[in-house]
Amino acid sequence: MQRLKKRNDYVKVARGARTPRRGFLLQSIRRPDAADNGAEAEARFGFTVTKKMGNAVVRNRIRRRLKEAVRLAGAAAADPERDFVLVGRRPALDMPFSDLVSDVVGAVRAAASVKTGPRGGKGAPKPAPSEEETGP
RNA sequence: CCAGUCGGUCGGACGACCGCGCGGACAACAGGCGAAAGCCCGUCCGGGAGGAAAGUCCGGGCUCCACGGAAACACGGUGCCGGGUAACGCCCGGCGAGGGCGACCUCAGGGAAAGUGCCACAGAGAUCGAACCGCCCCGGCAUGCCGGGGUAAGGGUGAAAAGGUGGUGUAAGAGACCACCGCGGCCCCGGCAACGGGACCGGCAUGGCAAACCCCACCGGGAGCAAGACCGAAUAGGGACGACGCGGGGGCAACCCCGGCCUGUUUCCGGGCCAGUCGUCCGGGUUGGUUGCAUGAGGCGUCCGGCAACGGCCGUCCCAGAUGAAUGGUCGUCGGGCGGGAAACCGCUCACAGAACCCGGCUUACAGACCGACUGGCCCU
RNA sequence: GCGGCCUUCGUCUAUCGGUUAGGACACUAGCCUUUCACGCUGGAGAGACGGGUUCGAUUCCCGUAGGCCGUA
Repeated sequence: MQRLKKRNDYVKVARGARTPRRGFLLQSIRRPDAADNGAEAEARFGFTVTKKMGNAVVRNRIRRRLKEAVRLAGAAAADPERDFVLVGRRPALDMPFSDLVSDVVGAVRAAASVKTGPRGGKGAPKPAPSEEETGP
């Protein structure tokens, strides 16, 4: 698993598509240079756990569980031409690990299906506009 | 057995599968990079968070900078005595004060007759120290007041009221006098000292606050491993030395007057930097990488010295080194706690908390378990 | 890593060691108004936490918690 190590990379990914799940928020973006060296490309992952989540022990545990879930399942399912950042959330600390793994797989696959790179956040079209207010 | 005090140790155990980073070894074959050395990949082995790793409140090592020197000033810190230590605001032992029946605990614990300041309210009076209610004497009279004087025992106020208690004494009283206690001075004895004990003298004006200013004694240069050193694409042009020469004002000129900034402040003597041109020489160092970076005031054990902190001899061991940051994830068995149940068993749950240059302390957080010493009760022999 | 500051009603703030901890906005009750707003009168409401010094602490000292700023 390739890691993201530069602040610059994290900032770029943060502008990309967002996929919320129970234990984490997944951000992803297609690498601009991905097309060049296509065959050798590999998905890269970064992890963010903020201080609001808890003390150092809690933050370490969240990050390590997310990392392990990506290593076991997420990396294989990921689009190799994309960068991913998982922002840890509190439930990742003690939710069942199998659920966390399936969430990671699902989120990574869902991110790959998002077409546009930059901020497709509310891309899903609104459900039918119900009950238009009719004036008197 | 119950209640309590002090000191210390540990802080889940075992196993399976899949991983991470570090160190070491690797015969051959296979793969990638390279001209090569070699590196990557791979296989095996070893070890991989703490008692607080935390807070960053002190003290050091190490590294760089300033390293002129002196004096005074300023600033900050510490504060009974002795010892331990590399050092400390830490530790040990002792002393004093306070608390507890006791084991034991707590204390920023120098100086208030060097000076300045403050002591609200209440109270007559709050520190060059007094008389409100009282008590007593004298005088006046219509026996209860008025005037004068003496006094500080009692009352009242207050956190604190001119040593305290008892007696002698007196009109009433008072260190006025006496005994004991307290205070001060001086001497003797014990102790390295803080201090303790005793004798004599003084009848004894001389409250508290210095975590108020302050005085005294002692200590303190600044920054911090993102320190510092090395290797180094692209890009931009830097530094050192030498020569000419150089800041501001006036003047045609010779020349005259005045310098500015930095080195904690001031003073003295110093030092450095204050336009440019030319020449010679050296390169400089951003992303990144290597190093610093783990053998150290080191851990464990026997013995010796010391009441102890600690020190010494000898033996033995090598015990994390990341850098968007490894030390993990999942599962099983056992263990601990809580709840339910007659039981088998079932359910929930696992303290505080994560190294970042290293070390000595302090402080704070912490489920539970164990060991030792001691104190006060009760019972039995 | 280093070094500096702050914490007082719901909010913003004041305070020489002695107060009933003051003010403004907000809240609330009443008055005014046909009603609302404005205005007037009144009321409730605070020293982050734990120790110490002192007769007495929001103030002085120590520790803890939280927050902010500077610097590399």
